[in-house]
Amino acid sequence: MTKKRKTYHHGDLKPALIAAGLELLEETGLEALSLRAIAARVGVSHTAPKNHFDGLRGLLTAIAAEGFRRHAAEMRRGVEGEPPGTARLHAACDGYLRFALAHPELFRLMFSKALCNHDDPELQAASWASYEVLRGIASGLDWDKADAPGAPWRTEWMLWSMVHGYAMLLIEGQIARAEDGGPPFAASNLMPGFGYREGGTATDPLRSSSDAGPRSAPRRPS
Amino acid sequence: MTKKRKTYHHGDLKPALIAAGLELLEETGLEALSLRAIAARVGVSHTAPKNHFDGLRGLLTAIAAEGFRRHAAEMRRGVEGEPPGTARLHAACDGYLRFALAHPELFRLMFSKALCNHDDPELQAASWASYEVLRGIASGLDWDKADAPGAPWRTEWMLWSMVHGYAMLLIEGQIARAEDGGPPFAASNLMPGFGYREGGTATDPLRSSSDAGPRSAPRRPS
DNA sequence: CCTTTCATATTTCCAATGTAAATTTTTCTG
DNA sequence: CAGAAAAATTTACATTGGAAATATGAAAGG
Repeated sequence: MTKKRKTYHHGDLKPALIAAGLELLEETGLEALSLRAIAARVGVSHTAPKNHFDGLRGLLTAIAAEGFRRHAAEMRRGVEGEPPGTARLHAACDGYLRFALAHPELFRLMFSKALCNHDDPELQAASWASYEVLRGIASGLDWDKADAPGAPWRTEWMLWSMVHGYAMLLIEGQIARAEDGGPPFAASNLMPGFGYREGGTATDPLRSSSDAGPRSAPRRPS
Repeated sequence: MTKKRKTYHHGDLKPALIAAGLELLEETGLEALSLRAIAARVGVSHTAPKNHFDGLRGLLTAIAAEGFRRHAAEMRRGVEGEPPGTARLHAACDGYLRFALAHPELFRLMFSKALCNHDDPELQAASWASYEVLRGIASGLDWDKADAPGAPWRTEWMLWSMVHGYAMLLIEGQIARAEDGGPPFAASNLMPGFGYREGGTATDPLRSSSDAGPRSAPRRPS
């Protein structure tokens, strides 16, 4: 029983604003995503969002949270059909990359501390759920030397850094894309020779979200 | 014989604006870096920069170019004292990271396609010179399988992606920093076990800038 | 059915920003 | 010294996000 009320003044304005923002993001880009433009698309005044979000920053934060949900879904979709092991590693990374290249403006927003509020609980939850997919994949990688300090964080962050950096450099035009708009090397091809240690199996990324959060080395600052 | 003219109307306004922008960037951050604020710090009207730069975007582009020069210098400084091989790899990556964490706002500006003009020749030159340092380091890495397709680009981009992604995730607060503000793992520690192949020596990164640019696989889109 | 109450949305206003046009001031050139 | 060119200012304008006061419509209570 959520507080959903239909046929109010203007219907459910809150989700309507998020949807309009996502559409405008694809059409006009991040820089043109103004509070007034989003409100105008829904058909309300530019101060109407004030009742549902904490200013423009609050609205952008909600949009980013939805972005992280879709981002995680894109990775899971690729992972689902693959058997555990290297195939899933590649599928998850390719999904990470596919989402970033298909929705570059949304992707930039999601990872911009300047534009959205990382302290927002909803954004944190969505962001963490997305990270959990990669997290499950990383466990069992043969780069995960148990004797190296900082495991398993080091391995997770190394994998994450590589695929995230590759996505960012492609989006920002630092690395040229292929003719079809895709990456010049698939994520699965970017790191040949990197797989899982013999006999090791990765944690099922589709179940790993039930794990507890980080302990000694929190992903985010306190 | 550059066109430098001293004691003009207000001295050399062009470099003064760049310097003021760099200062404001450190003090107030990227979002507060307005054309009017920079002009006010120099003591001129907010339309004065128009004579030297193509609007705010042009000024930000010039600031980013200076950022890339300092970025390259920071990496070279670390590399200089180290013998060729793994030590230089680590030194270059640590320099990359050190600059990003010390000047996060400038670093974000440098890699933002939305804020600066990547087609500007000066920015391109500075950006490429910075890339050349990593480029020299990457050649000879043992991940550089000669039989893998796309060499040497694949190897360079893999190294670049990892260190750049790590820097970005740290700057944006996705990965928590250590107590001293530094990374939880040094770049040299993030990737243990990755070194140069036996007997192989890396190209001297301090000389590699004399190499020609890319041919078949350009770094930037055409 | 009517009135009160409150969340919702609008209207109006304001400060800040980037840009353009016209004007003034300074420097260079012949 | 005079005209031309460069540099900087003044003025004006369209947009933006936000604040404050006001209006609107739905829910609740009599």
